[in-house]
Amino acid sequence: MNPFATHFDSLEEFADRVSEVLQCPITIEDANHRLIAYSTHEHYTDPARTATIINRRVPEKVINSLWREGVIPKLLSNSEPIRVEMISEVGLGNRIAISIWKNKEVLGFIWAIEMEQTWTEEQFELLKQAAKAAKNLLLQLQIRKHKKEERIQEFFWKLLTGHFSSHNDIIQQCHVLNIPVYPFSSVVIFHFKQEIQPQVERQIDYLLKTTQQLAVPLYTIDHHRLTLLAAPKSNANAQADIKRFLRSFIAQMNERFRIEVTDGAFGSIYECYTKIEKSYKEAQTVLNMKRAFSHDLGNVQSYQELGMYQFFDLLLEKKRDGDFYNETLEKLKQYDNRHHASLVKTIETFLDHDSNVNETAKALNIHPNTLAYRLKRIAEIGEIDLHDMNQKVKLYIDVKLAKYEASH
Amino acid sequence: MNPFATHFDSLEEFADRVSEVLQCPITIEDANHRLIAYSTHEHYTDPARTATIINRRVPEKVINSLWREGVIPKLLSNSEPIRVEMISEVGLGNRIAISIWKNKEVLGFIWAIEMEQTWTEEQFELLKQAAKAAKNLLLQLQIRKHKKEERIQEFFWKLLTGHFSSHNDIIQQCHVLNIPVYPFSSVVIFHFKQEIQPQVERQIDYLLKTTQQLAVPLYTIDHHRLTLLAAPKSNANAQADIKRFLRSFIAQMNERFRIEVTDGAFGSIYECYTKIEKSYKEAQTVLNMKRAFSHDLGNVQSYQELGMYQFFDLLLEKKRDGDFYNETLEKLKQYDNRHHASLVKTIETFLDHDSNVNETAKALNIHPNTLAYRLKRIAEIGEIDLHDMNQKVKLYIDVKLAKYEASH
DNA sequence: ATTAATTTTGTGGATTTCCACAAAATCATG
DNA sequence: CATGATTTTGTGGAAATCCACAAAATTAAT
Repeated sequence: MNPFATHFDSLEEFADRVSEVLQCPITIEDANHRLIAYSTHEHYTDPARTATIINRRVPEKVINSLWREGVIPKLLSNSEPIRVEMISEVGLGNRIAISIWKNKEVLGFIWAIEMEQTWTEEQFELLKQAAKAAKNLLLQLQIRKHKKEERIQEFFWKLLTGHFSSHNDIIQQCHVLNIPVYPFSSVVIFHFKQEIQPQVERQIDYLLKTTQQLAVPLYTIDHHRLTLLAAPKSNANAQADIKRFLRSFIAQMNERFRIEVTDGAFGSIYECYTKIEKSYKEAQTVLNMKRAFSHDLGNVQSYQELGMYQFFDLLLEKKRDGDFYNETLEKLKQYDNRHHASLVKTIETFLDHDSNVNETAKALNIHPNTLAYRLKRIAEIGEIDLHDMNQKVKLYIDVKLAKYEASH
Repeated sequence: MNPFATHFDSLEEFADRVSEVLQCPITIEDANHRLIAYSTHEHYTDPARTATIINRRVPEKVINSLWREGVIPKLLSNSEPIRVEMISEVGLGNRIAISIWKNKEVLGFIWAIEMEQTWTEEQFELLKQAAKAAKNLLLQLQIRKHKKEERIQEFFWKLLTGHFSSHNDIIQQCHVLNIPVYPFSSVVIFHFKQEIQPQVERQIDYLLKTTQQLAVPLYTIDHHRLTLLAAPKSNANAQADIKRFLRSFIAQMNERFRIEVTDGAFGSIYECYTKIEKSYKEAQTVLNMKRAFSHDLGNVQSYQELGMYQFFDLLLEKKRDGDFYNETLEKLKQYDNRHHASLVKTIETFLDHDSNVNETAKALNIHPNTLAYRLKRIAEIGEIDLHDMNQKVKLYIDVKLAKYEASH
């Protein structure tokens, strides 16, 4: 009765059997669109399938199209086979697809290419049986993977916390754990609005496994945070690549799964794996600073872009020791208190806007001349020369530092 | 024969005796123009003398006049009495003055006011005898002072190196050593071109004791450096007061004694005596930074004015750890090397001149449009927004820091 | 040596900034 | 609440900055 009720030695054998029964090419993917097995009978194959087999994963643009078309959401919501119309822009022919379920979780997909004739009810029924049969085969894979996962997680945390001191040791360890090694990497942290629940983890895993903007050899989740190692393809536009990845990850989490990612940040890009710890700390610094200076650092994602805020932790420490007290700032604060004025706010905004009078006036909703007058007063009261870069830098840092101190 | 060849219980008694013999008011000062004794017979007294007695020191403007008139140089060069013409601007009447010598050192001065009749040869002779007699009396004072000096020196070094942790302990110690206590103080360091020789020490002592711009309760000399505690009169213009003192000290050392003081600097002004250590470190930092950034910090004397350079030591340390590597700066350096251009110099000068195109162009001897072009290139190559204060600050600091690192 | 790319300098005009002055509004204080 | 001091806003013109374009000079690379 059921043509798949026998033992299969491998998934490949299974794929071939399904292909034989249904008389069409078959591809089996895991939940992250990685290729698990494919049939090898001689049949017509569309370009999307060829690419998938060569790369051992579904090309990202194909995945994106399938999301846009609503195919994947449908597959994730029920276990019925569906017909997928050709999407010629990405080389996808007419297909039939079905998801493979274990309890309420999707383990993977079976794709069949629809040949000349449209499918009969019987064929659909057979495919459903195949999906059921695939479940057990896939489960074994899952379990194997799961055990390995834990060791990998531990390894990643060791990397993040600077447990290893030799690059070569790390590389060797990667080989043992079968973690791919890349020449450049940077630590990325995403902060989620809600604590990350197990079902969200699957969606994160999905996005990370499917993205092709960069490789994500390692990631870990705890509480609100997703921390991952990102390996950009080239060194040339590495920064830009990671930035793009951040943007699209946040957008996709939101669009596809309605999961809000509050913030994302990444550290410098290093070649040596021992620097992962540093990159991790940098990424954390970026997040901390963004929290303290959301207004100033709204568009900042990388440690490089943090600019002077890079050394705020360090400076705050010294400031706490009572070092660099700023006479100018104190005088301005004093004046503000005594006359409930807002010279500090004024100078801060002025410096925020690169000493541009008009922009600053607009930002403060005051007449440019008013600003000019205030600046004259600031120069007098604070005994500062507003055309002296050194003095301005010191004041700017001290103003921001005072805010930072207040927020800590 | 010699009317002074008896024992005197005190210098006051001596002064009265001289006054009696010469029939005129007598004032005795030490080498630093501090009042040591004065006669109390009823005689006419000029305003300068009154002021001297009230303040227990010769008013600074009087000292300055006497220097300008060449009186004091003459007194310091030989032991003959000289006639000093009236200087009415400073309330000085006609005087006769003589210096008191021990070996080749001047211990002090005797001043006599010339009454109606001009002095006879005999009177001059008597004054010379008085000066000789004063020597022994003054010597006792010197010796007493000298022993105390050593303990005071040690105490000062303890203050500078943070040996005490309680303000009250320090104050008490000051009382024991008879060191006056002031509400505000700051550590000042002068760097001399030549190593400071013993005879120069006397001249330093002289200047410090006679200055009235501020009090100098403690000072110490080693090698090229004079380190002192400066107590400004009021808190209001304390900074300005100390700055004026620095300027005039350096000028006077040069004008009066032809001694070159290369540099002077001072730390923050603190109320608590335990902060003297900090002020000392700050003053040292100022000197160090001025050496490294002579071009940028030519006019800087105080820690406050150091601005962002205040935290360069700290930053350099971190930089050495490989933290904050600046992508922009590296790219510009790279470009400079590859094309022997001078983008780094250009941006540095630009920022030095507060982002003013015209000034910068002038400083670099290039056409303003050339500068504009270079800035456009810098923005492109360094991927920096030259209207973003944060980025500019970071770059500015990194440029200067790179220089600092190179110089260390 | 030639060519292409890059850099420097020049010109003119639109725009913005800077300043001085004055009037109006607001604030502080007795 | 009256008064003077301080702050805000308005106006107009001189000065500067910015920008686009083009020519000249320099440099790099074949």
